[in-house]
Amino acid sequence: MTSEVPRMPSENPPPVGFGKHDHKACVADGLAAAEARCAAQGLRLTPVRRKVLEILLQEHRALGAYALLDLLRDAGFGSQPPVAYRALDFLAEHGFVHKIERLNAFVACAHPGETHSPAFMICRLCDAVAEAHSMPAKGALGDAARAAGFQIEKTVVEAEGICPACVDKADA
Amino acid sequence: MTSEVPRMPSENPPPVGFGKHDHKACVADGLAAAEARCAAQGLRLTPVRRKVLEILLQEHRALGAYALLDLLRDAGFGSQPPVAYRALDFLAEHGFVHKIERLNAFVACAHPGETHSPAFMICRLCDAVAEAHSMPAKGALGDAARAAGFQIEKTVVEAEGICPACVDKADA
DNA sequence: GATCCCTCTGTGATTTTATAACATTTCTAA
DNA sequence: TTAGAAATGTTATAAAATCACAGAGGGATC
Repeated sequence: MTSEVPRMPSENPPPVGFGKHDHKACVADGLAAAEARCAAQGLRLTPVRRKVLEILLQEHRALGAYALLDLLRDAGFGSQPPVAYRALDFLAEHGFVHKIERLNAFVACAHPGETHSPAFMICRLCDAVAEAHSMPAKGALGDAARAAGFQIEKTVVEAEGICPACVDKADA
Repeated sequence: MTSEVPRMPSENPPPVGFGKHDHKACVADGLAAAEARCAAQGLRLTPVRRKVLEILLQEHRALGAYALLDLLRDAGFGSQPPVAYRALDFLAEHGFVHKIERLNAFVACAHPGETHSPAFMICRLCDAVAEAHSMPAKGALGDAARAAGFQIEKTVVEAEGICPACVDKADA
């Protein structure tokens, strides 16, 4: 079976990236940045990959691979798990999307183009996700790694808590 | 079916927490700390829970719930997933073990007793895991959270890279 | 010390997430 | 234009986690 609620774009949980933004622009910018970089680096932004990125940019929230798959099927692409996972692997490998380990879900990168170590804030009430930067090598972790002789290649930094909107709701 | 290789204690992948330590003491200390704190706080360190903690202390590496389950069965406990997950939930809730999100696996806490925000270094070659401290509220993430009005409750900080032992092997 | 209630445990079934394996197509470069 | 590599489609399966419900145990209270 596939998931029950194919989920219309932006229907259910709340938007992502606390705070307003020009959503149309962020979809267009994200796609443009990906296209530019793929062209520059000889990467192949194939139709499935492009569609997956577009969906994640459009939805603007963390989406599980199977929810994504439903949307892919609606768009006429293959609907078996590897279709989604392979596209996500490609996009994640090149930094166009990030995996939120805590949620087993994926979000479009909010800072396309820049090389960065992302950090995420995840609302435990509404599942909204916002991307920030982290500087893993700077703090206590970096010190510990240097002291131990551990070579950091990649970091996962995810904060769980309550987003501004839900804080406000709770106060009301 | 259950997993194929029941895995004898400390057989397969390498030890954890880069560097030497008095392993017998760390098992005893971990259990003692847990018992003390459960007594102090009126928590019930039941046989299953105690066994799970003991196994994780003994193994001294990140163990998946199903690997743990095999060891639990060997020890005469129930062998259905909820048995392991419930014990792990209890232990994690009270800080006696930590979940490594990146690996979908669990490790005994290396700093029992202290309240802390753990950070982990995970070797991608040998899966060894070491626990350090992080100070999530201090760095870039804390700044971003304050700026956004996000209330951090818990953080996941996991660095993937190469541990000292594997670096040495690679140099050889 | 019987009873109630709440927590914990055991078990079967199911859901959710992810990967393996392999045939086929598509792209690219020689 | 053709060989090789990369990407896709599909079937099947593995791995991780949860649901639901029945029963057992442990403390409080009367």
